[in-house]
Amino acid sequence: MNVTGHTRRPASIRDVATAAGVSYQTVSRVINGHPSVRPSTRERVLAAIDELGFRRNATALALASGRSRAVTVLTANTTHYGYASILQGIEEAARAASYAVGIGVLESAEDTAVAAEVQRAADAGGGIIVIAYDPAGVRALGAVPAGLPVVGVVETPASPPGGDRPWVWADDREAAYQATRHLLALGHETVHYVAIPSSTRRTSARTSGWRQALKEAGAPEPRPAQSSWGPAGGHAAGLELAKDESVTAILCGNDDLALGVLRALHEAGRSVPGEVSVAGFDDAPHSAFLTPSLTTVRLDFTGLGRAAFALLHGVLEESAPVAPHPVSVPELVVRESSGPPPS
Amino acid sequence: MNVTGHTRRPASIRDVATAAGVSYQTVSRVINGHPSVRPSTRERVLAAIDELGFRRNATALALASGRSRAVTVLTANTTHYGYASILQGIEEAARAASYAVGIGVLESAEDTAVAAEVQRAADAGGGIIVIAYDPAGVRALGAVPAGLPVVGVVETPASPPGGDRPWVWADDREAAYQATRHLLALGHETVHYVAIPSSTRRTSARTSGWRQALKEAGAPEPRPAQSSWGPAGGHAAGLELAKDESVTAILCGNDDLALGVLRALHEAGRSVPGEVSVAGFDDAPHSAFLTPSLTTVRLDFTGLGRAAFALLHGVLEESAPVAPHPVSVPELVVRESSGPPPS
DNA sequence: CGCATGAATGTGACCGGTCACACAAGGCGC
DNA sequence: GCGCCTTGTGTGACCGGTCACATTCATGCG
Repeated sequence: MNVTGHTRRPASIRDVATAAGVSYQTVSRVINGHPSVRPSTRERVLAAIDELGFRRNATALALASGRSRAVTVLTANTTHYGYASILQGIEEAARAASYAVGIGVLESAEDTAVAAEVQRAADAGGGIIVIAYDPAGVRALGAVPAGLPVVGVVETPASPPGGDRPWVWADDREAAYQATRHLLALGHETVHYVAIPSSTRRTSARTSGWRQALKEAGAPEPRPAQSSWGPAGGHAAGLELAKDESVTAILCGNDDLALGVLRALHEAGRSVPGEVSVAGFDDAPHSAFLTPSLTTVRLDFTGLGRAAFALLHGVLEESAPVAPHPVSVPELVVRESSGPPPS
Repeated sequence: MNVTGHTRRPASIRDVATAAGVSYQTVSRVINGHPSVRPSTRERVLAAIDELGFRRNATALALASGRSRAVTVLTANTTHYGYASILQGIEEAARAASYAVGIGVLESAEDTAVAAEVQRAADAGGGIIVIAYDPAGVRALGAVPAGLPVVGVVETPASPPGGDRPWVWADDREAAYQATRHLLALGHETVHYVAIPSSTRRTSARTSGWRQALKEAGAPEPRPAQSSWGPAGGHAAGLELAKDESVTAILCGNDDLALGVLRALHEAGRSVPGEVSVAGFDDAPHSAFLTPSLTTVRLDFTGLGRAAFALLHGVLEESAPVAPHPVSVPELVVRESSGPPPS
């Protein structure tokens, strides 16, 4: 252990080499586990490393070797539950693999701003993971220069993506399908949908899962209400829907939206689930404790983050385990906010 | 612009130098804005930079200069609203200053695990910001080796900290004081408190603000209920408190806790705010949309994050603006969950 | 008019690692 | 006993920047 408290320049491999009476290259061999080093030599070097408190300089390593053992996560937001959970999953897997995790927030979806952020991420050196659930993220994913190692966390693709696109996703189309079927099975004539902003111009995966379930059941398909990400958007959409007496079931693009809808229905004097059933999406931690508690579909965001990192890891390193996506399937969680329609 | 699509090795300053017909040092001068470069020369260099699509290699810069323009944020969690908002504030300020933001999650509060994370952060090179609201964070803050540039985001210190400790905080003691006074002013005999895990063995700042308000009002001081961070903890604490008929006002250490308490009171058949008033802490985005909507104290977490970065920036660079903490004061937000006690 | 001064530019070393290769010593086959 | 391969170790160049210093040339001043 280094007991000389002085904050001097940290020891380099040459310092260690001098202390151990070998060349710097031998030290390099020891710290990299190279086989042809005599055990006694290795011993001396390890002792010197310990004594000097040597730690390999990550910057120099990155410069010399080209490998930087770092990931930068690009995301439009860090506070939304889903995004934050994905980030946490990525960090967890990265930590296990001794990778550093950087973060870049896409504050605006404007092209030049997005391009600047992508550049910054590229400058950082390592791999890039883009959370592409929203326009900013999708744009960022598209703006990453070819050749850079990048993985996208995306919505369920409309069709199984060609080739081996470096994408991961939770099956949110299936999740929307399940939730919609649940509501229909309760006897509702149809299910209205309050949508999160779609990531592309085309229909989002969640929307299409909902649509598919309606179609299969022969239920009429109301126009989805385009909303925002937060409860305020859900509240606004909910006030609109509350005016329509025929609305008895509402599926929301996420739990925050559902919260806003619940509040709007409450303000409009419509009881849940007595008059209107509501279901959310994501199973955020607070959803179980709302009154009424929220029926929702649990998505494994943390696992999704881990899968994203694993995929990137495989791209960056030959030796990395190339596991298939171990993202668990969505799970419908039925709580108090859904029930049969009023008779 | 670089239009040759080939993904070859990016241009270095020597490539630019050759293209512009100058030495690499001159290129270095141009990109660093050194004054003594002839305008015509500067022009040629800039043209070459543009043509080759040159970008300064951050890794090499860090290695050669020692300055890495990077911050690592150590936090116990990325999904809780307060933590995530602080992170977002840090990132925002860091981005404005062209700093990279890294993140390390303190998954366990165990000493060796914390020490390992701190080491990783130190290895990253730049400054460190520790979110020290919980035992893991506090331990991490203490484990940072002397001499490293570090800023702690802490609870309000018990006494104005000696010297110029590199700490920032929102005035959460004042916030708790305000919330408690609000409840007392409504006529409640006393206010019960459901506490977040205290960051130290001693009493947390929020607890002491609450206690101070009670003392000033001459109200009896019930034993605070020690809880966790999430709604589940609040729920458990709330079920206990609901058994006690004399409880008419409950202050919660954060909004998630308050949510759990609201649910517990609902389950116990006690109306809010008719029989019991509840107040939270933080003003999370969903709190305004709960039913009943939650009275809470808004804390400027984003500003706190920005302040933390500004302070660190000042430590790392002479030239950085050394602004005083611009963290806004806590603001009481009165909503539906608080009212006069039952008569 | 000569020399000190400063602007504009170039050269070599260095940051702390890795990589490619050279080289010495020991074991083995022929 | 000679050559050859293997094992263990050292040397020099390099990654892409910065820094300290040297050099050149024009200018100002005594």
